[in-house]
Amino acid sequence: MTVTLADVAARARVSPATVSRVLNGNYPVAASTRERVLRAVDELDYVLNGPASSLAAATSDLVGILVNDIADPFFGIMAGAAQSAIGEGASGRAGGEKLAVVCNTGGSPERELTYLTLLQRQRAAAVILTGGSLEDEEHMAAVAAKLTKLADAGTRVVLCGRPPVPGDASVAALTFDNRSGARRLTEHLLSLGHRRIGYAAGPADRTTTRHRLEGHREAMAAAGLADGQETLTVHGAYDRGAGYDATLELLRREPSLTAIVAANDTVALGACAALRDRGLSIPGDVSVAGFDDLPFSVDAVPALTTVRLPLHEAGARAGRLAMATEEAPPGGVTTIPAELMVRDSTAPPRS
Amino acid sequence: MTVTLADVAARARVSPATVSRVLNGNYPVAASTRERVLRAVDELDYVLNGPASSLAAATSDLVGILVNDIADPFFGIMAGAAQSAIGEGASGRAGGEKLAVVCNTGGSPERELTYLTLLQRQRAAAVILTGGSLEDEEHMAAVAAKLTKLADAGTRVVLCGRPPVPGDASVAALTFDNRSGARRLTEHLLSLGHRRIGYAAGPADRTTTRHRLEGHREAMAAAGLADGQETLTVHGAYDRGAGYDATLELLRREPSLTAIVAANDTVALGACAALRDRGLSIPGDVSVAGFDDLPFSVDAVPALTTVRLPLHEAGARAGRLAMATEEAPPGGVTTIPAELMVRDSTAPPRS
DNA sequence: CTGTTAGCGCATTCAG
DNA sequence: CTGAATGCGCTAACAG
Repeated sequence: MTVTLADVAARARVSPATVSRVLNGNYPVAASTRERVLRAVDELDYVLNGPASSLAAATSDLVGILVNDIADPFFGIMAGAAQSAIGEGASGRAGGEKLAVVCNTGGSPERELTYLTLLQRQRAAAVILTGGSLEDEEHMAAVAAKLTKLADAGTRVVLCGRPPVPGDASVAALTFDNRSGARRLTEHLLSLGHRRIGYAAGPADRTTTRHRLEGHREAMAAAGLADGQETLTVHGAYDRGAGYDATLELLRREPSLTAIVAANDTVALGACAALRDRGLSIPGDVSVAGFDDLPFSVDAVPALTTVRLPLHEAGARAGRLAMATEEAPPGGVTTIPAELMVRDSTAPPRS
Repeated sequence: MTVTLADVAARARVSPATVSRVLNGNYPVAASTRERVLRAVDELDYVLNGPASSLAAATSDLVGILVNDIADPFFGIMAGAAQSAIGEGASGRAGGEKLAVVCNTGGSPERELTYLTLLQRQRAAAVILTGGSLEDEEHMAAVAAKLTKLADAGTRVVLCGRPPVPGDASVAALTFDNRSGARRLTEHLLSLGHRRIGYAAGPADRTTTRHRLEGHREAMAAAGLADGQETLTVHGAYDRGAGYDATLELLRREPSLTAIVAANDTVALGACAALRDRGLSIPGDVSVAGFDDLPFSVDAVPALTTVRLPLHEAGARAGRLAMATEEAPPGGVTTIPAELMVRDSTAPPRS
C-alpha cells in the first residue's frame, strides 16, 4: 500500500541504509548508486515518512513561529521574514529543508502554552516567539520554564520583539527599544508645543504596552507634566476599534486635548477616524502619532507620524538565529533601535 | 535523560499500554488508575514524543494552512479564522489537540510544492490552501497531482478562495465569486456615468487576477466599452507600490481617466496615493475602487468603495471542513458570494 | 563507499 | 479493565 524506504532499496538493489544516505545527503555515496536510488524513488513516487525519520534521528525539521495576531501585519512581516530566512537556510540542497510554520496564539496565554507543548512534543528544531508577552506572573513563569525545558532538550529558542527571559542566556532575544522610541515620539510632540496629550494604550497587561507607555510618561515627566497621566490614558486592544473608542473617551475626559499618541499605527488609524467623525481636523485641531510604521502608515491621510521598527530585519535575524546561521551575542540579548518618523499627522497645536 | 512512556508506567506501577490509553483517552481506564498515571506524568514532567506516536498510530495532528503572503491581512484573516476553528474543534479535552500551522509560500510555486511535500512527509491530518493559484499549466498539474495523492493518503484537503481542482471531488473547495463581484463593482462605476475606467490588475498569471479582470471586462463589454481594454489595464503585484505605479502609468496612457479599479484594497491605497501626489482629488477628479474590504478600507480617506469578501467566515469554514466538523456539499464546491460596498471613493465623474 | 544490526518511543493487537 | 508482545519506518553505529 504505502511505499517505504525498503521498497526503494529493493528496487534500486541497494540496502535501506544507502537509500537513507542519499536521501539525507550527509554521507558519501557513489554517484552511480545515487542515480539508481533517485530513479527508484521517482519511479515508486516515494515520500519519506517524517515521523519515522524524526523518531530514529531524534530530531525534527519543524520550526515554530508564535505570533499574537496573524491578521496583524506587524506579526505577518516578522513571521514572513523569519520564514524566508529559514527557507533560504536550506541552501539549495534538499535534506536541510526545515518546515517553518507559524502558530497564531491570538494573544491567549493558554494557546501560547498549548502551542509550546505541541512543538515540544514534535521535538521542534527551533521556536521563535514574536511580539510582547502577557505580564502575568504565573504565565511568565510557566513560559519561562517551558522555554528553558525546550532549550535544554536542544531546540533553539529565539525571542523576537519580546523581552528576554531573565537569567536564561540559552534563549536568544531580539528586543525592540519600545521605551526610548516612545519617549522620542512624545518629545517630538512636546517640542512642537503640545501639553495636553492623550494616550490610547494597548492592553494593560502586555510588555509592549507598558514599555511604550513608560517611554511616553518619561518624556511627559521630564517636561514637568507627570500629573494627571492616568486620566489621559485609555487602554484597549491593538486594533482599529479600540483606537476609535479610546479617542472618544479621551476627548470626553479632556476636550482641550491637542494631541493623541496611539499604541500602534492601527490604533492611530482608529483614532483618526474618531477625530474626523467628531469634525476635528488632523493635525489642525489634534495631532496624532502611531508606532511601528507599518506599510499603510505612509499612505494614511495625513501621512502618519510614527516610530519605525525594522520588523523585516528583526524577523530575518530571528530566523537566522533559529537556524544557527547567525550567532547570538554574549548574553543573548540584542536591542533593536526604533526610529522616529515625522510626517504630516503632527504639527504645532493651534495657538 | 529524556523521560519516556515506560518511565511513567514504572512510576505509576502500570503497563506502558495503560499509560498510552489514559493519555489518548479513547479507551476505558479505571478512574483510580488514571489518577495514578496522571500524577506520574506530572511528577516526571513527561511530554509525549510526537514522532513516535505518529509513527505508531500512522497519523499526525498537524494541519497545514498555506498562504501566499502572510504579511497581507487578506491571508492573515482567513488563516487566523481557520486556525481558531481548528483549535476549538479540540473541544475541551486534550488528545484532540491539532497543531494548526500556517506556511507562507510567498506566492512562489516551488515553495508551495515544497510545503506540500513537507506536509505529506509529516502525514498531515489536513491541508488548507488559501488564495488564488498560479495559472501555470505545469504547476497546476503538479499541485493537483499532489493534492490527489494527499487526499488518497487520508489527509483532508480544503481549498479556500481558490478554484476547485477539476475532477477531484475529494478536495473540498470554497471559492470566492470574484468574477461577479468585480462585475457588479464596475457596473456601479458605469451607472455613475464613468466611461474611461483604468484597471490596476494583480499579477497576470493568477486565478484571482484573471477572474476579477474578467468580471470587470464583462461589465465594460455589456456597456459597449470592450475596445481598448488592453490599454486601460496595467498588471502588477498585489501591493501598495504596484497600485501607485500602475496609476501613474494609466494616467500617462489615458489622461482623461475618471475612475480606477484596483485589484484589491491594498493596491487601491497605492492608487490613491499616486492620485494625491498628482494633485488629483478622490472622487472629485478620479474615483477609486478596491476589492476585499479589508479592515483598513473603511478608514481610508475617502472611505474606499470595494467588494466585501467574508474572509473570516470562509476561513472558519475551511477550518471546520479540515476538521471534518462540517460536511462538504456534494461535488465539494461551495461558492462564496461577494458583496458590493459603496462608500466615498466613488462618485459621478466631473461633467 | 556499502551492507547489517539494532533500536528510537509509542499504539495496538491479543490474551487474560 | 489491564498486561505482554509486536512492529510502525527509519537512522546510526559498526563492520566490512
